[in-house]
Amino acid sequence: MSAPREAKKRTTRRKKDPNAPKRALSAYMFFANENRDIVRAENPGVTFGQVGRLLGDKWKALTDEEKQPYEAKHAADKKRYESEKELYNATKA
DNA sequence: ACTCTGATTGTTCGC
DNA sequence: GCGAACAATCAGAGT
Repeated sequence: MSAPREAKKRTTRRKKDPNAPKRALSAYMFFANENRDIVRAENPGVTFGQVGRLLGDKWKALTDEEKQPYEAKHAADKKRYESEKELYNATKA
């Protein structure tokens, strides 16, 4: 536990920081980017309800090796975020 | 010092 | 256009 996102109305949050250093995308984001093509291609007709859940299920189905390409993407994106962070504390200060 | 929560990221789909 | 499940995540804030 640590993040009980049960009824946490999380949707299009808002920025509270001065320059809002938006975080980096998650591995899931990259994964979804490629999966949306595959999953939907393999499951023609499945709506967000199905694909969405199926996607997450498959996501974990992958192993660290599978996630590697996605994690790598996230790592690259994270660096991008670092730039924001830098400018953030640089501007905010 | 340690912990936690909040904020954020992108997809799909329908209305 | 937005909201909502799906998952990750990271950093700052609070205790």
